[in-house]
Amino acid sequence: MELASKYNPADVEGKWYQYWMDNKLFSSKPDGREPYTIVIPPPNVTGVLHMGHMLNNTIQDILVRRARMMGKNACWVPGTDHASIATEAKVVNKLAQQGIKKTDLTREEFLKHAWTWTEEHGGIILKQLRRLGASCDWDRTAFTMDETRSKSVIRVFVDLYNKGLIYRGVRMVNWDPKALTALSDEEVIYKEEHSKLYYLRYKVEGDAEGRYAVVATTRPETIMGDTAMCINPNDPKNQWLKGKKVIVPLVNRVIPVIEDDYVDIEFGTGCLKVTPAHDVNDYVLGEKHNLQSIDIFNDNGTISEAAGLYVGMDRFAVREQIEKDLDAAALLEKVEAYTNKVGFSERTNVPIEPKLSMQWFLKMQHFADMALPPVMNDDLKFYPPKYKNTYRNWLENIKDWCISRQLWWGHRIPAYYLPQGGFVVAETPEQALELAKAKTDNQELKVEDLRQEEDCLDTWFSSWLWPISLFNGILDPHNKEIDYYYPTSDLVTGPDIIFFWVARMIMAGYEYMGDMPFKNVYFTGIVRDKIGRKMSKSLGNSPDPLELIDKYGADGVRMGMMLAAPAGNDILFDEALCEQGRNFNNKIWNAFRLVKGWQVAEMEQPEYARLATDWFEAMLAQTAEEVNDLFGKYRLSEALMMVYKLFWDEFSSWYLEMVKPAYGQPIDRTTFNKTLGFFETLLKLLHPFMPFITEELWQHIYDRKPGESIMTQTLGTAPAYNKTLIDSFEKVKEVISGVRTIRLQKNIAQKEALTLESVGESPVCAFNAVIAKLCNLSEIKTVEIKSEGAAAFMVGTTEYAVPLGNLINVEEELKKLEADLKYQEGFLQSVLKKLGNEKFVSKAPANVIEMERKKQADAETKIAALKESIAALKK
RNA sequence: GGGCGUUUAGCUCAGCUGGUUCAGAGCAUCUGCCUUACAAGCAGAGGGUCGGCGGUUCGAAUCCGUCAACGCCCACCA
Repeated sequence: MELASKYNPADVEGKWYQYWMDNKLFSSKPDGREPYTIVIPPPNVTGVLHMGHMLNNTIQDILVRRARMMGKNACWVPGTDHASIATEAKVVNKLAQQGIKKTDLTREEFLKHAWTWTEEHGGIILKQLRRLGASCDWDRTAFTMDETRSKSVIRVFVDLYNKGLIYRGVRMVNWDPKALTALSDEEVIYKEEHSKLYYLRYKVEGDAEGRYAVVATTRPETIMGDTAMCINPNDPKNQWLKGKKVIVPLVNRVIPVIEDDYVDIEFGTGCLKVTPAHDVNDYVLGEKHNLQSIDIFNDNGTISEAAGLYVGMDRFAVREQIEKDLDAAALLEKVEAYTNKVGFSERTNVPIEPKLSMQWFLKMQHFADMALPPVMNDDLKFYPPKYKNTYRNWLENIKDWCISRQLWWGHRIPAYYLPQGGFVVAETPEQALELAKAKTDNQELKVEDLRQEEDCLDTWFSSWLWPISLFNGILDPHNKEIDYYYPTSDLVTGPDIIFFWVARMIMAGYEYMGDMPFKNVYFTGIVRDKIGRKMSKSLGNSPDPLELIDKYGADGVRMGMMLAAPAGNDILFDEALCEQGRNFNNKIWNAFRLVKGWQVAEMEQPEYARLATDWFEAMLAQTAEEVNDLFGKYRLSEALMMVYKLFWDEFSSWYLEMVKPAYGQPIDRTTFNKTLGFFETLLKLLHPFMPFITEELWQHIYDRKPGESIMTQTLGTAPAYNKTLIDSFEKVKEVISGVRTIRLQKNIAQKEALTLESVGESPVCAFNAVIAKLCNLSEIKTVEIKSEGAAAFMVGTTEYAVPLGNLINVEEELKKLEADLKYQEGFLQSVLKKLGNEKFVSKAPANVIEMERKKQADAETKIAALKESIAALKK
């Protein structure tokens, strides 16, 4: 077989993915093996693969493939999320382009459009994941709005309602004026804004002197909703306002002055305008002081009829206009620059509006109480653990969850209103009717008389069931699948959804399964560009993952991501890392070309090859053990680097060079077979990181049966190995490097054979065969005194020399030796000083002192040797 | 305002219970090489007073205090 000198991923990746699929190698069914389960964080059904997904899914695939090779029954369940707000917004936009307004459609018509859109774009992202090599069990692909998942959501809602944990009520909620829905607190992102602080004059009613109170506000457009002014009763400067009434500027409504310690005396003028309908704190004050509430906004953020002024204008246009009007009416005292925090909608990025409305809530304290302990005591582990703090902080300050959304795309709340008021909650209209009949004592009621709630549920109200609902554990508890796969093993996700998703899954897990949903959570970082900026469409700094795969191969890109991805740290992505990955692919490819090109002969194994194979066997075992350890700690980047160095440095640069036969010569069968074995083990170690190239080469090493794959091979535990051998070889390498350096410095070609002398017996003389081969030495001998005109170097305390005859530059050599001598003498001084310190000798542990003594002896030996060499040169 | 984290080579990061596996890795850089697997390569080399200051200790990148810079999370000061 002829192999090109460069590896071309495009030739093999598609082929092997198809092969894996055709042979159902990703498929998992419950059996006697230990399960290893991951549920995918479901991407938005209409989304497109971005770098964040690449990182996240690469990690999951590595973990899944690794677990599979460790003999576990690995099951990675894929799926998509209906992403209520995001998808509805996309559909609304698309319809708008066709000139269709959502308000002109019925709910059913709109949903038809939404489903069409979902079917067209849905699942694109899952197809893209296949390019990456994701080994998901595709037969299990789920959708948060498919039948099983939808029924699960509804059943849970009804159950929680019946348990008294869900309630409906009028509350101040976060209103998104663009998406036209309420949001949960978690969906509001506070950003610092440079705004203005307006000082408004509120004239005091009936004041003969025409005095006025000044109120500082950032939102002058809300004065139409003012129903009181509030001062702190202990504020000396505002005592005169007690019991007075003031007149709202422009509006000319008379409102009372109320007193409450909530008001900060130090802030502004100490006077606060109270707008109960449009501010959370004002709402509380309003409740307390029994104030009227005037809602001056329409749902879309324009001014409502109730305001009386500026009706129909947008809230921000009014802010500008009212500033002018107040100024013109001499009611604006001054305007200051001011920085404050403004809440924005996570999805639509418009400023949210606090709004009083009727919504559905889930009581959270009960869930928080269950979800906190297992994480804090590490039954359920977070990697990195610093997120435990974040988690605890949220749970300890938990607030009720607003779960209703004024959207159509989602799970419709199964509450049914009765004609005469009140409602019932049931899984189906039929069951609702039964309840309604019982509740009203009216047997004449019909299904058509019931009106189902228009609102649907927050997307996360379905996501939080994901690890359970994927195995149908809600509708069919204790079925074979859920009992086998639950709790799942690892969750891989971003810390940005720790509250939205991770915490709530833990809650649902304990509520419905009585157990944690996963044993470990691996938090990835955010993918940034190489100068640390977040990747975003507007910056144009986000590469297209599929183009990257085209360019570097999936294995190259996977490796590029992993080289830069320590757990929890943000990753600074640089295409150069993919290049490094691609280069590594090529390295593996070429090593394979070399090995496969060898002619095998029945001959005795040479000494050097025997030494090399023994050493590499130990090396392989040692690395496998270390990699196991790193996987246990989820230090995947380090595990990859470990294998990378093993393959490139130890295997390619050292081992292959050691056993490589001379040009045109055959290799002995023993060495050849061992080398193939090593290669196969290396491929297995690499496979979780780079699935495609490893499969391609694994298939070529030996003849394989149809359907066989490296994917399902076992790695097993690392065998015992000879550590002393590895240590000795490190010295051997140093000797070889020493000779190479001399060749380089003296410009001696590799072809020219040299002699090596060791002054005294070399501690690694057992490996002379290897040294001789790699350095092209005609002889290695032990001498008492090295030859005249030899270039020398030291390894440990042994001196080695290469006789060069007249090639040596005495002056240069002396300079080098003297510099070395100076260093060694300085070093010896510092050691002696330490040993001369009585406190050190009396307090330091014996082994530390022993080490210092050894250092002293070694340094003295070296100094003696150096002095001798110098003396010899000076002769 | 509260909490958490980070700061080690030009870049990205390891460095556990203080002590030759303590100053490391990869990449980048520099110098030689088109040596018959690989120039997407081979062989070598240089580079850091471990953010600042103080303390504990025989001994500190590592423990304590403090300051600084950066980052993240949470919080209703208009």
